[in-house]
Amino acid sequence: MNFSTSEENYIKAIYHLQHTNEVVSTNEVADKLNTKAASVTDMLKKLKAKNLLNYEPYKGFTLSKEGKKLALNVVRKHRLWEYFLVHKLEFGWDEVHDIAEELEHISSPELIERLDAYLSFPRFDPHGDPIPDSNGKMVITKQINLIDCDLNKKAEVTAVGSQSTELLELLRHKNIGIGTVLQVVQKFSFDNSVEIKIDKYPAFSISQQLAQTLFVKPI
Amino acid sequence: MNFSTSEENYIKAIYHLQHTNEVVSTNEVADKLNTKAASVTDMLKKLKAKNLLNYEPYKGFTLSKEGKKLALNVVRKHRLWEYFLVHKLEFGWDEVHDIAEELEHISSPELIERLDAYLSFPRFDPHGDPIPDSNGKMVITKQINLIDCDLNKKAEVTAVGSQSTELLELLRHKNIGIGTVLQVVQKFSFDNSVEIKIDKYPAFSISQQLAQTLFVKPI
DNA sequence: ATAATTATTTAGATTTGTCTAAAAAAACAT
DNA sequence: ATGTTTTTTTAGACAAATCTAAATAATTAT
Repeated sequence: MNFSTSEENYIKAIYHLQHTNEVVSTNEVADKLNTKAASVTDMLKKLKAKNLLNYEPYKGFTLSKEGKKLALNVVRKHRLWEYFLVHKLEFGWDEVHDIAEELEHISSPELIERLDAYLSFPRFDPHGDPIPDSNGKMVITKQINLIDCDLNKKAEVTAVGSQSTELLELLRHKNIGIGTVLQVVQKFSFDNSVEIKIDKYPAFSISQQLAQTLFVKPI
Repeated sequence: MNFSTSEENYIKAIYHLQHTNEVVSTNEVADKLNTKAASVTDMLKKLKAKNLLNYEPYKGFTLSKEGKKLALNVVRKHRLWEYFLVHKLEFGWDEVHDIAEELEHISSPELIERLDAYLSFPRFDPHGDPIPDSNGKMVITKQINLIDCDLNKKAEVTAVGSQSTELLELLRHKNIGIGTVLQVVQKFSFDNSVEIKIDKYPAFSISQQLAQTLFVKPI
């Protein structure tokens, strides 16, 4: 089976939304794809007809086994291309998302297998997200949100919760990247901000919003 | 200005057809793109409206300056990706055309500049065709058709006239590639076949059709 | 030069993916 | 439990790119 760019984008959006909620709603998808609920409904019918979706009108929907497979393949392609762009073409990690959005729809499976080999089978993309292998399997890191981190325990940044230019710009400014080792030295309940310390630098505080998009692994 | 994949494909097809003829016709384009003349006419109007084409109904058409610029950019992307696929991902030169047909429509100019640098600014693609630089300039080789080659003069294969799998398969079988040095030892007027000799191997003959798709540079 | 053939364009339809506006279903709030 | 709000779906329209069939222009052949 062959799928359009649009179909792949819907499947991918639903895949990501399912990570947070169990069942996905029409409006959530419309928001995510900057489209209208009516357009989503139209597409849901098509995806259901192609057996990519478990969908009953008004009841929400989830990916079928087929749909999950397709989603993982698109995610795999996206993340491999991001890896290529950052590690071979020397793009900044904050510049690659949109380009990878286009590259992920190139259809040749052989291309992706060779790209994977060329990159030496990377397991994580530049944002710390795991790259599914050709069977859709990927490393599950027991990462936790920075906001849930124990005080004074050292932890390594393993992933960021968004690829937005705004976030990545802020992280660059604060010298935080994948692999950065830090520790939470204080939490302020007033605004849920978090004071962190990196290595020998003076401690500084980050907002709740930022802390929530950072994932770390205690070390 | 931003152009659709379809528009780019029409512009590219017209560009290639203009190489042979001066003015291009509706049917030629329809043939090349495996579409119908009526569809071509529709697109011609759109391309003219976008100032990519000099076109008057029933009079044939040529690319405008703008159109030529776009065509060269698409050709540049196509050939750079082919180079990447062959020299980095180790595809055979007969396997890359279709994949490059998809990759050439990825829009990021920054991506192409970086890819070009990553590949060390190659001047020829794996089929011997010159790669336009970012200003649309490319090397013009004074290559001639094998069929017009002088007898017994050594010549180097510099390009092939088509990317079809069938042709490349045949060339692989006959051990002919870009850079192969050969000499024409005899021409037969009966069927216009050509007897050629490569290095120490015994001479063998190739059909008119094949000879016409091979371009060489006398050395 | 005029008839036949070929090439091109027009007219009208189709598919895909989208939209707005209206209707219907579900959720919620008192 | 009934009315209000929110969510979702339906109905109908539109743009892009294609098609078939018919009409028109250009070319060719006698």
